[in-house]
Amino acid sequence: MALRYALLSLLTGRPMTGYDVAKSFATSVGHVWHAPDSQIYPELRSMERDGLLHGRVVPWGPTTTKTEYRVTDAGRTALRAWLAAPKQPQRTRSPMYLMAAYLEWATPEAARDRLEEHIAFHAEQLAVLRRTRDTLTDGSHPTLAHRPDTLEGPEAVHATAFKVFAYDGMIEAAEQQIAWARRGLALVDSLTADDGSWKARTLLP
Amino acid sequence: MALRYALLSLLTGRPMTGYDVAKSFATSVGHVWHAPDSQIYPELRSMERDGLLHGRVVPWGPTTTKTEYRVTDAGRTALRAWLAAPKQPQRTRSPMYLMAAYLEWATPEAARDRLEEHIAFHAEQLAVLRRTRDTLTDGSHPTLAHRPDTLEGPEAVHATAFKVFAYDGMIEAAEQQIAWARRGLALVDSLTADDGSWKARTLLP
DNA sequence: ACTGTCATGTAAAACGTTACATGATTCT
DNA sequence: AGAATCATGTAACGTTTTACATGACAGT
Repeated sequence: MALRYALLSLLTGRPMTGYDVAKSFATSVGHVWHAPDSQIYPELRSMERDGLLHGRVVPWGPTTTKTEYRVTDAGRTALRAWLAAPKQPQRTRSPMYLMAAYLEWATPEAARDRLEEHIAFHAEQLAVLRRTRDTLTDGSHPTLAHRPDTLEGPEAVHATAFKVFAYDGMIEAAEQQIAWARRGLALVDSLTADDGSWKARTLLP
Repeated sequence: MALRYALLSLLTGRPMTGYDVAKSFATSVGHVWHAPDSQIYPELRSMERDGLLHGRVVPWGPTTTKTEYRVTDAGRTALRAWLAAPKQPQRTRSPMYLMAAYLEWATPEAARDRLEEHIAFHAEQLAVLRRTRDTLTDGSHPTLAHRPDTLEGPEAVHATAFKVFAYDGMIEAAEQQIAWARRGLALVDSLTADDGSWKARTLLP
């Protein structure tokens, strides 16, 4: 369901072919709602069937065509309705917290590996998010920069402000995850320092 | 996949019937990995088929029976293997960040509603998490308190330490979400204060 | 001619949600 | 006798993942 609104949001910027959508998805909305290409093409079609998009067939090369999708009025209405509707919040479902809560079953080495993995992932995320956040504020963001309708005036200010807001939230969340996992490493150290009981336990059946 | 390990983790504490599992799930592992009862019963069966659990049929009342599941050695091995295996991290998929990034399409009122909803949800989560965290440290947690094998010694210390660690992470994350959403409310206020352009825009087709 | 980009998916499986469904037992 | 708890699911549907699959066009 949310994928649909992610695509709608992206296409409000400018009309695009499925390929364009799939590509720019990865460097924009994809940061908040991941989806592989194989999900995007079928969803665009289904959105066209539902009248949210209008697909115009454009010749591409001598023999082939491509489809350029544009958001319809119904599409814009649907996006607004989605934003106006109360959301039932998503319940937690985090493999990392699950692991963390039962790390006493892992060997100290495995526990450290999982925590370091977590740190590495979020550190990389953080780099991407910070870079993207900067392209938003300096106006060089590839997707936002192609929105002729919203480059000037309050619309542009608002659109950018909310994107920066969203990225800031994700950046903070990533920083928090890293800080938390570091404390986890310290905890593992403190539990292995004093005695060999942990290691010994993990060798039992 | 993770549901399986959530159940395994829970059942390492003590053998339980499906009903017991479903009930204590909600107040323990369910905080990190949500699952409805209707998913739990079938999964327990499938885990028994795979040899991770052993189900013992116990008479219950004069005519009926119940099944008590106990983790097998293979189950404990599977749990350890899961904790030792590298995890490919889950990509972001957050309706809230998606909405936040495109809030310029909502009316200011809708934007405020979504943000307040977010705050309310995480505030409630926070209360539950803090309460549960406290029952862990004072030893009154209903599920942990029933683990005869691990009530004393380093096992108990380790098991509790990691659970507290996991809850602390979730508590911080919830606090961060609330602080972030509050900044969002301030942003909405600042963007509506100066001119009427936002409101006007949302009335267009 | 070759390489990289553009273009577009399908098929099967796994996972998760929602709604529905039933009956025994124990406690008051 | 009635209420709350214990016990256990199924069926249908929707979403997401994974793996596979193909070919035209544009630039060097």
